[in-house]
Formats: sequence, structure tokens, C-alpha cells
Amino acid sequence: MSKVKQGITAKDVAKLAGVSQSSVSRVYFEGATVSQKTREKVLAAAKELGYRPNEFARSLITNRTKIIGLVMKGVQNPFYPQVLKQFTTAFKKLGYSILFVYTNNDEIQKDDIDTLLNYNVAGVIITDATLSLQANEDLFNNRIPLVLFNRKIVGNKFFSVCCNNLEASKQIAQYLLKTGCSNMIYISGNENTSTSKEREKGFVTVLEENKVKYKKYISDYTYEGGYETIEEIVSQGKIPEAIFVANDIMALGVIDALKKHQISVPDEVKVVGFDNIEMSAWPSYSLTTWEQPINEMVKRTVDYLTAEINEYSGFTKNIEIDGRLIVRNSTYNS
Amino acid sequence: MSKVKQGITAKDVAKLAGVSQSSVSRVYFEGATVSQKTREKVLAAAKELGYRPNEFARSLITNRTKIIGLVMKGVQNPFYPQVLKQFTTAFKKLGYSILFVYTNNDEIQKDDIDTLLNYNVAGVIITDATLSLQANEDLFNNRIPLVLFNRKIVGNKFFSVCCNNLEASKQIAQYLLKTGCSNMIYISGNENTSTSKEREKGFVTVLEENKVKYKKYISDYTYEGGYETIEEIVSQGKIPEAIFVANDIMALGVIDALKKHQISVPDEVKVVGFDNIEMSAWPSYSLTTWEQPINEMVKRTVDYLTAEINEYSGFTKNIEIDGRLIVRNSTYNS
DNA sequence: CTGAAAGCGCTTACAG
DNA sequence: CTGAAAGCGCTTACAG
Repeated sequence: MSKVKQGITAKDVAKLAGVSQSSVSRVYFEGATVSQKTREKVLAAAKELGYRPNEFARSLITNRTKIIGLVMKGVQNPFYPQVLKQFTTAFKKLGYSILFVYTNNDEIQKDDIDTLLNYNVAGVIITDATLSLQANEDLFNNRIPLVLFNRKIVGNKFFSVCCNNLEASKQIAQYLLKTGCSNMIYISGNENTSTSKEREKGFVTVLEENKVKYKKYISDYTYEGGYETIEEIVSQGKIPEAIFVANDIMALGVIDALKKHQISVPDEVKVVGFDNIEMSAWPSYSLTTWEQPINEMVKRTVDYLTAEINEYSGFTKNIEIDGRLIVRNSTYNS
Repeated sequence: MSKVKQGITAKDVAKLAGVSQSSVSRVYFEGATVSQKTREKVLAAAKELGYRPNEFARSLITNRTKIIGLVMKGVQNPFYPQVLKQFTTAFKKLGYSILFVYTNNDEIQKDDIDTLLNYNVAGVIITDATLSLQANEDLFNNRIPLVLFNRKIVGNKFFSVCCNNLEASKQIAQYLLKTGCSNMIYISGNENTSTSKEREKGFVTVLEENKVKYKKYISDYTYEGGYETIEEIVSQGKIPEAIFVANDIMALGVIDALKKHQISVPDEVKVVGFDNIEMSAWPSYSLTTWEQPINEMVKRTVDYLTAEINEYSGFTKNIEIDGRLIVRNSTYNS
């Protein structure tokens, strides 16, 4: 335990600048008033000494931090690193840092949140998971605003930001109907996720209205899951005319498995994904998909959190943002 | 600014438990001695009140934190999310949290590091970038241990952890020679990176020893970069017998571009990548590549940092860990 | 083993 | 606009 004190404090700067420690503090505290002269003297002294205000002392008094806790599960799905990048960039501009928590749980538990509470984070984002009652209570009691990103919980007890999954999957069904398909399959993600449920619901609703046959296969939002589902479908000899896959990364597995069995996409089977991850545009896949409006989703999340940090209201709502269909070769032979 | 004090402090717990505030502190401070009776009384009271030690007050005194700063550039390359996941998991077990910094710079600047210094992080990892002199000086002056992960700077002034890029690329060259190729291309990543330089050097050294013709194309470690480089090569009519691509994500772009021009892999051109990202195993690519031993690389990084945190020595070394060649269909038609 | 007290480096009323 | 002083919630010598 040899860490030595850096030892340059506001006191040191004050001495060198010939002002009080309070004045030094005021220079670094947004909103405080200092004369131009004092400011200059302080900044000069600070620069000479290499002064840096201690965030911990600061937070101890203000009981506020400039840290946002970001809890993420699916780092394996390229959609989420993109989300991570955007959140980091957006919050950096606002002077916030990201405390990153990786989790394996579909439902965030108390101990995943504990770290964040210990650091008294200003806000929490959970990107692809929900959270346990206890975990939520801990956040609530500490008045820490929370956003569920790309997940929602039934009811209006959380602020969530998703794309409009229901409407999106309806439009996907309508698009596939228009291309003349009449025998379809839905491949789900993890069944307990709101995204998979809603994408199923929208899709199925339209198919049933149009009296079109469909079948559902349960998978898990991974490439391997998509791949193996096709193996199962092929082994049962139940190749449909179109497959709606609950996310892109699974859809890539679906396409690769179909290729392996020399089932032509889109001639024999049309495939539609969801997310518009970078890879869906790669020529090996050229996947028709639904673009999630990440920019807008991130913006809404950031706006809500900064507002709640500024003045806590506990306001909750399920925000849904429209995306758009991106047609590529997996449904349309150009 | 309506955030209300949670207000449950060691003092409150002390009152309820009928002990002094110091005793409460001792229960939560590892290494302090408390009697079993006191401990029980304190824990009971703490549980009743929902007490949680304030990390900021703690860090203010100890001048140490349980935070590791992780600076990452290439979140778009699937190699790095995997690295992020492993670091988060490893440090969580040790009670450390990750402060995540995303950067666009190949060379980390002072202001990227500033946040980390403000939070007095216990250690810093930079995964795919180097750092400016000033940034390094700031870390050094504050005795904050640093690891360059998957990058190194010439000389021995930093602790870096890489795979053995030189040896790996030599073996890749030897492997390609054995398959009978005699006219090769190296597609580089960003030219200022140590990884790209070393992979080039190892590859070229062996080719020159064997008097084999090669050409170098400069690219940028992205899928698009790989794709466009092939467009250039094709337009020049200079298709080689084998291409060594400095990382996998570029190699996928290379394969897709070759496919587009109906140049058969591996029959007409063999392709080798580097990293062994998940996608390289996907059947659409089946890319021969070099497996970076992420587990071991992460372990060595974590071991070094924890040792330096425990007792700072400033010790530096370039650690290089062996990987292995993974042969797939992009070089070998089974 | 335990308590009273000093102090970490700041912010923030309070006077002037 | 500025300074002296109190205090944020802890850890840590120091006595006992």
C-alpha cells in the first residue's frame, strides 16, 4: 500500500495565488462568482502546481456525481457496442463518465446495482435486461433515475426507451404479405424479453388478420441460436416461404444455415431481421431488416436522465420511437 | 437540484446499534478488528436502516479507489467487446469497477485521461491506442499503473500485453509458403499501430528469406477498408495467390469483395486474418486466422495491475503471449 | 476491542 | 466579490 498523496490541494493553490481556499474552490465550481483577477491568479497557480479538484471531496458534499451507471448484457451482439459508443460520447459532452457493468442476468439483481449505489451514480441505464424488484427499490429509494433501454416492463412503472416494436413487426408482416408469401415462421429471441414478445405479437396479429399460416420457433438472440433453429426446421422438412427473425445476429445464423442446405435466399425463403447492425449490409448477407433509430433512442434517454438529475420527478413512461424497413437482397432479388 | 440526502450514515447505524461510529466503520473496513458481538449488532442495525458505506468519503481518506479506467477505441471491431467483457468480469471478482472511456484517437490525449485522474482510478488500461507524452506524464506523476493492451510502444517504458505478433506472422508466412503460394499481399491496419507493423515485419521477413514476391497495401482495420483494398487490387489486375490481412474484420471485407468479383477463396486466392473473432468461424467466411489468447492476455493485465496497485513499483515490460494458427476453409479446401 | 477526536479536500452559508 | 469557518461521511492514530 505505497500509494503516496499527490498532495496538491486547493489550499496549496490558494497559498501560491495569495487568495483564500474558498476562492480557489469558486473558480472550479460552476455557477460561483469570482472576479476576473482572482480567477486568473488561481488558474495560473493551479497550472503551475498541476492542481486538479478532487471529485470525491466534491461529491461528498454535493451528494451528486457525474457518473452514469450503464448495465449491459449482450456485448456479443454488435448492436450494443454501438449503443455503448453513443452513450459514452453523448455523456462525455455533458461532463458525465460511464461506470460500466457487464451482467449475465436477464434480470439485474441487487448486487449488480450495489456497486452503482456505492458510487452514488447520478443515473442508471440498463440496455438489454430488466431488473429485480429489490434492485429497483434500491434505486427508487435513493432517487436515482433509471432508463430501460431496448426493454420494457408491462405497465408504466419505468421509463423505457424502445423502438416501436409492435408497429415495426406489423409492417414487416405486411411487407412479406405483399411479396406474396403465405407460409411463414417467426424465430423468437429469449422469450422473456419484451422485444421478442412485441415483435412476435405485431407479426402474428397481421398474419392472423390475413389468415396466413405461421409457426413459431423459440431461440435466443444469438447467431448459433438462429443457425440451429434452421437445422431443426430443415430436419422437420418444414421450410416456409418467409422467416422473420427477432434480431439481425440470429438472422445471419439463419442465412448461413440456409446456405449450407443450399436453400436459396430469397428465391426459396425470404429472411427479415431486426436492428440493422452493420453486418446486415455486408454482401454475404444483404439482410432486409428494421432499422432501430439508435441516435434518437440515445438522445431521448440522455434527455430524460439529465432532466431527472437536474430535478427528480420519478416520472415514468414507455417511449417508443419509429424506425424504418430497410429492404435488401434477403427478400428481394435485384 | 432536488436530490435529497439519503441520510443513512455510519452515525445513524451507530446510534441504533448502541456503539460508536468508529465501530461501525470498523465493521465495513477490511482488516480492522471488531468483536463478534459488535459486528452482529452493527450489521443488524445497518440492515434495518439500509446502510451503505459512502465510497467517496472512504476514498477521500484512503486516497485509493476500486475503479479501473478502461480506454477503448475500436468498439466496432468485435474483438474489443469481448475484451471489455472479460476485463469487467475479472475485475468484478476483485471488487473493482470499470470506468469506461471511449476515444476516437489513436493516441490518447490529456483530456481523455483527465476524467480518470479526477476519479483517482487505481489503474488504467488502454486497449487499442497509445498515449501522448503529456497523458503518460500525468499518470506517472500520480503513480497510476498503466497497461497498454494489444499495443506497444518501442522501448521498454510501458507495461504492455500483446500476443506475439512477430512470431505469429512468421508462422503465417511459413504456413502460406507450405501451401505453395509464391505471390502474396499484406494488407495493413492503421500503419502507426504496433500490431500492424509487427505483423508486417514477421510476414515480410520470412517471405524475403524465401525470396517470395509480395506487395503491401495500406488499410485501416475496418471491414470497409478491407473491401476497398480488394477493389483497388482487382482494378489493378494484381490478384495474388495469398493475402495476409492484419485483422479479421478487414479479412471479412476482403472475402466479401473477392466473392463479388467471383474470385474463388481459397482456390484462386488464400486469405488469412488475425484475431479469431467469432465471425471468422461463420460458414460464410470460414477464415483461417491467428487466435489471440485473450484469456491469458487479460489475466496478465489484471495480475500486473493488482500487483502495482498493492505496491507501486513502476515496473515496465513488453509481455508477448503465444497464440495459434486456426486453419479454416479460406486457405484449405476440405 | 472500543470510543473520542482529528482530518481527508472540498462546498457553502454567513459576514463583511 | 472574498475570507473564515462549519461540515460532508468516512478512516485512523491515540488512549484506555
